[in-house]
Amino acid sequence: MRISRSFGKTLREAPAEAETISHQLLVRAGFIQQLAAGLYQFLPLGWRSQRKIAEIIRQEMDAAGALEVNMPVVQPRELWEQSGRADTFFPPLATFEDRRNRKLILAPTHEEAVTTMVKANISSYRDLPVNLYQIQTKFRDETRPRAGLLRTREFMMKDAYSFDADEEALDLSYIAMVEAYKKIFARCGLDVTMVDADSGGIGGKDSQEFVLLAENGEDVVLLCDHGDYGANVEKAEFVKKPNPPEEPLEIEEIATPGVTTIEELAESLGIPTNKTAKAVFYTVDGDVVIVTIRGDLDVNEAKLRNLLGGIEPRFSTAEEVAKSGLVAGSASAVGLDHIRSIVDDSITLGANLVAGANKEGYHLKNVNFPRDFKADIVADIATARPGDTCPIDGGRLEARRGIEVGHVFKLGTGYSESLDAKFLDAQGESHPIIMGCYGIGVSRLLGAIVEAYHDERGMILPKAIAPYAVYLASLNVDDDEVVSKADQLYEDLTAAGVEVLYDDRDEKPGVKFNDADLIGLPLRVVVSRRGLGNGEIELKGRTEEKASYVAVGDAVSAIQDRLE
RNA sequence: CGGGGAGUGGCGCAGCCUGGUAGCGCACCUGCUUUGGGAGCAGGGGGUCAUCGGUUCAAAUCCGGUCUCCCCGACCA
Repeated sequence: MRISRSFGKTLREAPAEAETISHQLLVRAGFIQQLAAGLYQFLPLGWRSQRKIAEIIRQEMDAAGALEVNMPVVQPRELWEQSGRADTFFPPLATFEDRRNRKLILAPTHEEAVTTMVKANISSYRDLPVNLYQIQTKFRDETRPRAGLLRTREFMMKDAYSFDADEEALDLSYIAMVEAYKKIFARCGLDVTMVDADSGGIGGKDSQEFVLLAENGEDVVLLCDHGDYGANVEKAEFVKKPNPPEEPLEIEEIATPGVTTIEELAESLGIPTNKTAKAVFYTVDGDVVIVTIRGDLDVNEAKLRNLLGGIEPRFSTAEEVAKSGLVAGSASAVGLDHIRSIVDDSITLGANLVAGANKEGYHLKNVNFPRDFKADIVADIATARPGDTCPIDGGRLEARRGIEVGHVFKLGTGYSESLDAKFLDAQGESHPIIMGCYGIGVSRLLGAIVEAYHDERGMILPKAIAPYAVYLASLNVDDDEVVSKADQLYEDLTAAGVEVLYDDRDEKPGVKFNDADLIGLPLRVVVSRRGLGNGEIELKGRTEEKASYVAVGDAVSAIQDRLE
């Protein structure tokens, strides 16, 4: 493509609203343009890059045995009422009415639609397994779209759904997708980290996330420094350090006027925080629940939610706390038999803790579990932190920020049950189909790539997803020889199947070099009067400091070699 | 939804405090010169100053409402 005939131009300065580096660079390079908050238009360069990503995904999904389909973005709201998600999905479904006053929604995801598609076409175990995918627009009315393509309201997603007859088959489908994802990201030229993930309110036993590590990422992941464990902070497990063993002592009330936090308590008594028990109140389905955890740890709400069967807990309000007879700042589960109690297993790793006395200004020494209070559930509900011990090999966990570019999880039978998608097994018995789902944020991926791969001059695009492979610049367009040689090279490269963005504008060299760096194609090729004087063409990789030179006659093959 | 910031040619900004009919840089058009890291000179085109209302002889500027965008938080495939 000749730049003189293309559409979209580069900007010296980014719009003031673009703060994230990928957002700035994508706008400045003329890849995308904002239409409204969280809504972007793709210009030719950006769309070309997007299509390349989609094509890689398509090839690998096909190779993994998945079949491409297409489902509507506009769907009857009724379908979502059947699955039970019409009112619970967050962010709320974008709903509107058609001319016959039927309620329609813009689909934020496609489990309902695909399950309906499968239901009509699958009736026997002989029809399974099946894996269907699409590359499709989604709409989610996000509370706060941000950071350019990293969190938009309308976005492009590849979503795949597997359907199996039993758990073992689901495991195979899942593994096939994980392997396909690894290939996809590798082919895109990306170093993507796979971590254990929270499966969310949907449930299901396994879930993993594919994260591109980047400073601006929204996700926090914990990685073992030995490289054998990684997990989203919502999911991460760790080895809790036990307190030194002690004989349980008699419980004892002590006055602690004005002390309401764990830090104050530990300081005033001269003890470490792991010798205290922290009580936190959550409201779940309208009831207050008391959660007890060792003072040196924090509650992980995602783990708590999973423990509660997917119900989202929230901090109780001051009124709710007071109404339950709890004393904020001096509370504990001791003596509170009427309130549901959840205990983190860290409480079992020490004796003689200091806990609230449920009386303002007083705490209790030598509190021991289960001697002094009950638990309805004991489980791991603690948040892992950097420096904690890896659950696999005792290594040290380190925190990194990243951008979630893919997510796979085992759904189970939730949708096939609510939407009645069943199959008959060999014995003629009916079962709900077992599902998995597998997403890749296609438009987000472009933003994530730029976020992770850029320098002060512009983007550094991996070859596989760059809109063109070569930035060909002619430097002295008043020189007929330069123009004819550059034109010829452009023709020859194009004929040889090399994708070339040809900067044939009448611009100063500096303008062309700067645009080349900004757009960040892998290889820059320069035809100039000076070079031709030596019978040479100049080649420079985007990340190379110095250019190299090849004879004019060898240019095409040399460029092809460089792109290998 | 809570907190903060901002809306002035395509982009970046000044002007607002102290009202007097809009300016700078980039980009764009014409001409000449220039040509290896965002050229120079000369001439030129383009703005309902987000919007609605109020105050005033007069509003980009003062007052009020509304809308939009960005950031932090909450939330989040």
